[in-house]
Amino acid sequence: MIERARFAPSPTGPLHIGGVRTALFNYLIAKKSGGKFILRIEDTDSKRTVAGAEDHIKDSLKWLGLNIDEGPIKQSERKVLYKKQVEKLLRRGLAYYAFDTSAELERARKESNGEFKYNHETRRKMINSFTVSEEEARSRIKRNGYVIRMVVPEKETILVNDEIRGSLSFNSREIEDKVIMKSDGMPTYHFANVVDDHDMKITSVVRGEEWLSSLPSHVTLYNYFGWSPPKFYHLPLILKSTGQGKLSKRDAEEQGHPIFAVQWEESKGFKESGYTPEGILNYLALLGWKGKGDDEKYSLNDLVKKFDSKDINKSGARFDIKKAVWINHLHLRDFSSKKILSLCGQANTLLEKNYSSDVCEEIIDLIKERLNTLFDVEKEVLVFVGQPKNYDKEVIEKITRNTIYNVLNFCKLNEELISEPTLLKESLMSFGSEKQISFGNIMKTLRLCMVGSLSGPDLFKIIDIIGPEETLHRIDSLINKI
RNA sequence: GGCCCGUUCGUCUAUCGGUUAGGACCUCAGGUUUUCAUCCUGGAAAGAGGGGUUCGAUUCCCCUACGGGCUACCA
Repeated sequence: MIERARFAPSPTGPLHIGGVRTALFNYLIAKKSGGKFILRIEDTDSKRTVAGAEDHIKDSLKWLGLNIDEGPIKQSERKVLYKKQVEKLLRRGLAYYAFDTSAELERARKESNGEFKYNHETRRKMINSFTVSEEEARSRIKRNGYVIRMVVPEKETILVNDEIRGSLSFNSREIEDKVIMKSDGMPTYHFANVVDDHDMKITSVVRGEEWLSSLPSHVTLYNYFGWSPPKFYHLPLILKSTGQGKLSKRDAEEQGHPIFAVQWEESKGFKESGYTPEGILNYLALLGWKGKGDDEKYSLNDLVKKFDSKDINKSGARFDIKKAVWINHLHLRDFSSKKILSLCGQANTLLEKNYSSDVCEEIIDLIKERLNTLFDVEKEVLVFVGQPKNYDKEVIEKITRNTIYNVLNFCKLNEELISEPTLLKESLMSFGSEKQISFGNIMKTLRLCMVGSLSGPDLFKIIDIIGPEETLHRIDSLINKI
């Protein structure tokens, strides 16, 4: 079956990682079947619409490579459609006008200790087109102070199906006569959602688990219209890494990791924090889905191929930034050097100033396996573009100044060796045994001299790349400093 | 409170009645490496509790506990 799946966020704020995963799963279900991935903006609440949120959503999807095939379709531009459909329900007595003010509703809730439900029992006691005269209803409608509610059947078991959890049943007495049209003439989520999904010929509705409890209302609406409902997938929520509840911006900040795909206001996104779309998407897919076998590294294309909605998990999963970093590392490691260079403007500029493009790529090859995020590129590249800014004092003390001096001096005196790293290595070994200096200390000295600390890629490769002149320069610098 | 969903190592998960309960992240110990990282080997680490059903339950059913969601003229 060729699927049409939509990602339908509401532009009430930036797109966070939970939304990204919903988008991803929609994308996968659509693409797996060779179908369409559609974006719909659910902006039925003008009060809550946030400027820039829609762009943030689009920018995020673009960066992630979750390209939309249709849309965005905006609900705020489809009032005519909703009006037409609600009138059908009104005519058939499946929806009705309700005139209760919010104060009255609030009182009803308070008096019943929060138990109040607007349903087949209470609707007879409220102010609506069932309880007021036709004339009064007409005049109230004229004055515009009304909402439209859907009629929920009295005593029925409403059976719904969720592709992830199977068949679920609800007693209709538990379900409210939900407002489907607000007094401002806009539909509520529940109504617009059903009407649009049908109108847009959506075959799979993939959304967060928070919508599971309103599924019976939606299914009732489908039944009223005589439309066959799409398949529903209610994805488990992404939980905070420690403690209780779902992942929020605050938790992310506390744990020191991003929560948005791309930057929103002051808050840096995964993009700005050195993560790759491949890594993020891969990690998110794993948070709630598991492929056959032990594979954990997937590109978007791999996911499209391997994804099977039957393997979506039921329970919420904690967000684990360490694993996300690990997955990101897996992808970075396999990127081509060209790609890494193109992703790291700053590092690229630094390298280009000093080296030919071939050597630039060689350098990236050398550091590739050391990368967790793209930020690391800049850090690792520094060794090749300038001498150490400072030297690890502890290391100096450990090796002793005397040894350092001896080793460096030997190199200086044999400077012709520096252009031949393999020869340099050999003569340093014999020099070491002659002077009773361990080869370990010799290497530490040289590394300290070239890098400033005891880390980094292969020393002789560094020397080879930066060349004899720079090497000597660094030797002199350290000699002067101790 | 009510309704709905869920529950396997610290975390993400595999297991479709019979397994030494597997993998990955994390962590620890070794090894490789001139160092760090990578890589390799190994260790520690789990079926929420109680009842059933069954020759046999992590797996099926029930109860409890715990976690999550919903309970707006918000989505």
